[in-house]
Amino acid sequence: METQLLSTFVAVARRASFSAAAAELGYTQAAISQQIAALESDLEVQLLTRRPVAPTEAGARLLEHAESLLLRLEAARADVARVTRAPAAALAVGATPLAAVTSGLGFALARLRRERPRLKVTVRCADSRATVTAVARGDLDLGLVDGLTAPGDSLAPLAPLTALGVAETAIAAILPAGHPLAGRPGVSLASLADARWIDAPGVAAPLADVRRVAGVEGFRPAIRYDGTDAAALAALAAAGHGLTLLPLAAMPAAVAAAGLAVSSVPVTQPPVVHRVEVVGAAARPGSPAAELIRLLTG
Amino acid sequence: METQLLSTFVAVARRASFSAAAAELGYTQAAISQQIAALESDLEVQLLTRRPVAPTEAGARLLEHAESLLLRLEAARADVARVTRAPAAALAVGATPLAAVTSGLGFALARLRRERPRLKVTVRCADSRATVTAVARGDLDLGLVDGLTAPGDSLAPLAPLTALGVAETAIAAILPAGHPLAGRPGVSLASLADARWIDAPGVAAPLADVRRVAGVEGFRPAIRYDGTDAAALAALAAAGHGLTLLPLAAMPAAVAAAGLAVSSVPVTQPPVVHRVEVVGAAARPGSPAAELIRLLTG
DNA sequence: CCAAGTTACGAGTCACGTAAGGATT
DNA sequence: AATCCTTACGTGACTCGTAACTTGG
Repeated sequence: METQLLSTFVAVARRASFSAAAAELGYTQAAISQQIAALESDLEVQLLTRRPVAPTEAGARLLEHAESLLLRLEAARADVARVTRAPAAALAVGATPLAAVTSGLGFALARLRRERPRLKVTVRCADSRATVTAVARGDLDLGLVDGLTAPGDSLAPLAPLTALGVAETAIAAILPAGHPLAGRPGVSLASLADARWIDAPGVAAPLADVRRVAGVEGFRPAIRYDGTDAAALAALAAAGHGLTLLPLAAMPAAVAAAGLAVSSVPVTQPPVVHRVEVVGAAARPGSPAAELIRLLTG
Repeated sequence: METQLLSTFVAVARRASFSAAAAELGYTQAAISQQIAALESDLEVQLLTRRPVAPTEAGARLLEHAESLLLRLEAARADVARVTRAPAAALAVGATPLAAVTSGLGFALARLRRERPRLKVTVRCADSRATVTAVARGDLDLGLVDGLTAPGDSLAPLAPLTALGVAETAIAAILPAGHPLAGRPGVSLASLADARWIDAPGVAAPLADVRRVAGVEGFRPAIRYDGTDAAALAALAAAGHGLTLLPLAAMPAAVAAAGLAVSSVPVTQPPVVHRVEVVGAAARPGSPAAELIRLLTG
């Protein structure tokens, strides 16, 4: 099981296509086909169905491991590289859009720059996967990622990286102002399973995650929003294109931008929160990264 | 960075020899040399010093990642294999010698067999590394491993496997009956750094671990004991060959077997305990493995 | 001077690309 | 018919083993 094969397996599974993966990785389709065949013959199981291309039961198991394995491989390379490279007097932070808002990153960075005026700080906004990958590669010193969990539960643990909880806030369903549910004190997630939903993986939690925490099927996307802007998402919800979930802490800004035509109803069942975690490689005490972690969590 | 290369790197680092690793892996020395050279040129760092063969700073970093990476690779293979293979109505448990004694494994297994008389149980005794590897490979359903930590701390976390604390007991230094320290109510670990020690990696904690928890150098081996029997180790200590550390819970049996010619003094500084953890892949609720975990921890 | 790792070189294998073949929509 | 994956086959690169070379204790 060479890492090369695992890497193309992940690419194929993610794109659900041999040819798309080939284009992505710079191989021909035939090469991809051969690599998957080699992997399947090594493990003596079919890993992917063809037409449509989707992981089998065994493939799903492997995929879980492979993603974390490849992440750790990146981390190993970065860790080794850190030995030779001198520690830069700069701090690179990544964050998902909602994590940046609800973690108080802005305030923490302001205080950090007051304490260390000469420190160069760069912030990069991206989705959770890209942020974690960048941290693992060493491109970022720290990343703030978010997701939906039960209160107190951590997000899916990330093998080589340390993760610390930064904030947990209640979530709310965003509705048009005239919606029947508007004004209710709370709502159960399961009761919204059959509503029309906005699929907004760049901002809100992926609908698959919503299904997982709700424990029921449903939450079918009626429309997809590919941006990273919570206000734009709220505007779509206000216009009645579908529902979405946002942390209450992110609401004021989004509501204001949408012209107050929306209403938010806290989700009360099951107990679910929007959680933000800071992930990073082991940071030396006193380093800018360690300092920022202290400011974020303390 | 292919897994093949990482695997030979780990073998070379562990044996501290290219030729020994070659013999172990069934290659020629030249091939090993080429593989290490390829890895070093890929990462653009020297990973090993030659004569003597030892990890450099960068190599040590890579080694940490590589061992856990290869373990996880085994786990991935086992996980995929589990999908096809029908779940066996048997339970395979591994344990280190001291873990088996101090965890109450015998009692837990007795109760389990009373609850499920038809269940086939096999127990395998080996060192921590072998036990963890076997669990990762799926050869064992559960493993009991032990080590020295601060109270409440877990042992070094193992990426893909879940670990749960089972028992923590105080440790004691084992001395000949007439030793000046015999009869003292307690002793600090650091004060024993310059004594003669028995290196017994098959039973007691490796001396490197003792150094780590004591926080000082020393603890040089005067004699090596390669067996896995605590009583034999206690007998060596009684005969004055050197000191060793054993959990207090394992003492009665060992002392009785050695004919009472030994004395044990609890280690009081720093706060250190002998901790036993049960490790396993995710077990379905109601499975024999889950049941045994409940009996061990509950 | 011997043990142990490196380098050179030839041979076999392996993985890729091209191209043709089949299956599914 | 078009798309997409698979199979066949030739070529090039890679990796291994043999053997000569080098270096350090």
